Amino acid sequence: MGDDDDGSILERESKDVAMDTPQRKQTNTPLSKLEESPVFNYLNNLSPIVGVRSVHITQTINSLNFASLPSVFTSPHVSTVKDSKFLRRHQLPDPSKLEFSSENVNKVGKQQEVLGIAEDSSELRNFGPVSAAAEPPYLPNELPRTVTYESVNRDSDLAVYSVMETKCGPELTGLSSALGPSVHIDSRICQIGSEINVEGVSHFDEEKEVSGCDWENLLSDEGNLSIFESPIDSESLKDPSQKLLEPGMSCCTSVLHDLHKSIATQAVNPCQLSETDHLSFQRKESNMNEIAENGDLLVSLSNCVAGDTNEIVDAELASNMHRGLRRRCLVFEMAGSRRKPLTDISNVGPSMLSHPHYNPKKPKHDIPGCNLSGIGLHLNALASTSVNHEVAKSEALTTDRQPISSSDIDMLPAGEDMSLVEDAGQALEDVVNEALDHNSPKKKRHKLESGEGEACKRCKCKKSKCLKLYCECFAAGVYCIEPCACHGCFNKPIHEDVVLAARTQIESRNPLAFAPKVIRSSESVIEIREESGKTPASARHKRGCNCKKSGCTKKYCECYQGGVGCSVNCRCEQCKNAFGSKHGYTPIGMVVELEKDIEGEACKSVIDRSLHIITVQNGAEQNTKFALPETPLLSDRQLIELPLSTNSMRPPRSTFQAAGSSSQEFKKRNPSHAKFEKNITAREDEMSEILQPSIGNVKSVSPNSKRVSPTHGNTGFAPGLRGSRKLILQSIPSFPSLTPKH
DNA sequence: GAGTTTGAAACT
DNA sequence: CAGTTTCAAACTC
Repeated sequence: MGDDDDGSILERESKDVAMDTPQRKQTNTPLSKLEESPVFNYLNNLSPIVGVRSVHITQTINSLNFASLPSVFTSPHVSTVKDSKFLRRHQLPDPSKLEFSSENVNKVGKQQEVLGIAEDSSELRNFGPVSAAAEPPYLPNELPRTVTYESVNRDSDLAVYSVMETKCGPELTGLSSALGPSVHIDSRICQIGSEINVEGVSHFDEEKEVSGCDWENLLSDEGNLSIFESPIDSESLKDPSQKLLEPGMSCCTSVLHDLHKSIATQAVNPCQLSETDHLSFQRKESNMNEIAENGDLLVSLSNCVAGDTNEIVDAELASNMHRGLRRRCLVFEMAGSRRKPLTDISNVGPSMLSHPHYNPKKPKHDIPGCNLSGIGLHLNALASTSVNHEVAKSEALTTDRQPISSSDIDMLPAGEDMSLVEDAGQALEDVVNEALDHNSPKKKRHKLESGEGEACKRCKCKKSKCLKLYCECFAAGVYCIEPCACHGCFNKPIHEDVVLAARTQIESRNPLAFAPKVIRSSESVIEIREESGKTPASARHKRGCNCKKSGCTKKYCECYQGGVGCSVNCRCEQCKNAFGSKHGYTPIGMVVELEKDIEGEACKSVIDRSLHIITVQNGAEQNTKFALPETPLLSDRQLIELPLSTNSMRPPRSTFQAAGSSSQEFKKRNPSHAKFEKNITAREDEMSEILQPSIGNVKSVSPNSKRVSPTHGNTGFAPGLRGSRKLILQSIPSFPSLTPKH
C-alpha cells in the first residue's frame, strides 16, 4: 500500500500538472509560445497524464445524478472489454499469477485468461469508474492512460511501475506493456495492449527522437499493432526468422527490438524485471508451443493479427454503424457528462482541426493514435473527413472485432481447443456480419467503392431536422456529422438542448425508442440446442415488423435488417424472412447452421457468449462484454457503463429496471401517476417486452400500445433458463433506492 | 442520380 | 386505437 500511496501521489501530481496537456494540444497554436517556456518543457518531459480523475468524477456524477439519461446521447463505446483488457494486462506482472502460470507452461495463456475473467470483474467493481473514464477521452497519442491504469491497479508491482514510469519516462510503460499481455494468444488483447505499448514507445520515440520506424504507419496498421504484442511477435524477438510474421510486421519487430534495447538499458527494479521477464519469456515459449501445435490457431491468429484483409474489411463493415455511434456519441458524452471541460471538443470539427496532428488532407491514420481503440475524442471530427480504410480496419479490429473473440477466449475454460474457439468465434462473427444486412460486407463494400463509403451512417433527412426517429442518426443516438446529407439538421452538439428535448419527447411517447431494436440473447442459442424446432430466431426484434409487401426479405423489414427472424410479435404478411419465418420453426436459422458446423461445449459456450454480447441497435452492432443477461434492456450505453454500475453507481436507466417483473403490479397499484412515473412504468412494460423472449411467459405489452402481441405460452425456452432468468429478475429490485418515489 | 417503393414514425 | 400522413431509407432503373 505504501507503494500505492507513493504512486498515487506521484501520479496525482503528474495528473494535476498534465491536466492541461490535452487542451494544450488542441489549441496548440495560441500556446506555441508558451510551450517554449521552461515550464512547458518541464511539463512536456513529464509523463503526460490525462485528467482521468476529472473524468472519473464526471462519470460518477453522471451515473448518480441522473435518473434519466444525462446527456442526449451517451456513448456506447466505452469499451468494457478494452478496459478489462487493460486491467488484466497490468495484472500480468502480478507474482501470484506467475506461480500459477508457471505450473503448466503450455496452457498459461488460457489459464491466465480464465483468471482474467475473475480479475476483470473484481477490477471492474473496484475500479470501474476509473477504468471507464480512462478509456476514451483525450488525445490519442498520450501515454497517461497507461499510467492511470497502472496506478489504479492496487497491485504493488504496478504501482512500482507507475512510479518508475513517472520517473523514468515512458520506456517503462513499454516495458510493462511488452512483458505483460504478450502472453495472450488473443491477438485482440495484444492489440489493446499494444496501444499502450505503441503509445509509450511512440512517446519515447518523440522524446528521444529515436527513429527507424514509421510510427504513424505503425499506428495505422492494425496488423502491426496487433502483432506488436502478440505472442508471435514477442516470440519473434527470440526468433529472427519471423516465420509467422507477415512482411508488414517487420517494422514492429524492429520496434520491439528497440524497445527491448531500451528496456535493457533502463534502470529497472531488477527483481521485478527478472521475474516478469522470466514469466514473459516463459509464456512466449508456451504460446509458441501452442501455436506450433495448432495450425488452425495460427491461421486464426494470422487473420486476427495480421490481417486477412477481407476479414478485416468485413469486420469493419460490420462495425460501421457501431463506429459511427462511438464516434459521434463521444461528442454527446462531452456535451453531457463532461460538458464543461470539453466544450471546445464538442465542437469537434474545429478542435480537431486544431489538433497538432490533424491534417484533413492527410489520411486519418496519420493522426497518431487516431485509430487506437478507445481514443475517440476527436473521432467525430475525423468522421467528417473521408474515412480511411485503414482506420476503419483499425477500429474494426480494436473495437468490434476484437472484443468478441477476446471475450470468447477469455471466458473459455482452460484446456479448450483454442483453434476451435477461434474458428467458432470467427464463424459467428462472420455469421453476424453476414446476417446483419445493415452491415453486409457487400453492401458496405459497395458503398465504400462508390464513394459513399463513409464508415458511419449518414442520414439524408430533409424535413425531420434529424430530430425524429426517422433520422437514423438520431434514432441511433448519435449526432449527425458533416458527411450527413441532412438539411436543417438540429442533431448536433450545438443544439444539444433541442436534441434533448426531442429525445425526451420521443421517449415520453416510447421510453425505449432509443433502446436496441433487436435483442439477442444467449438463451436463444441454448434454446435451439435444447429444443430445436421450437423457434428459429437467435434474436428477436423488440416489437416485430409490420411488412406487407416486402415479404420481410428486404431491408425495409426491420427484422431482416437486424439479421433476425420474424417472430410472433411480427404482423408481417407473407413472411419469408431468410433469418426465420414468422410461422416456420427453424426454417433457416443461421445460428442453427452455425450449430451444425460447430460441435462441442466449447463452441456452444462461444456461441452463447458471442450472441450474448451482441446487441443490435438500429442495425448497429454493439459488441459488449459482460452484457449481463438480466439486463437485456441495457442499451449500448448502459452496457458500457456496466462496470460502473457494478458498484454503487447504476446506469440511469437501470432505474427502470428496478421494478423487474413486478412492474405490472406496480402499475396496477399506481394507475394514475405523474408523467415521470408513467414513463417509468412504460419502460417497465417495454422491459417486459424485451425480456419476453427470455422469460417466456411474460405478456408482451407495447409501450405505445400500438402493437400488442398475444400472450404465448412457452415460447420454447428451456425451463431451467427461465428459472435463471427469474432469479435474475428477482435480483433486479436490489437497486430500489434509485427509483424515483413520489 | 432521380424516381419509386416501402414500412416505421408521427399524427389525427 | 384505428386510420392517415409524413418521412427517409431501401430499392430500382
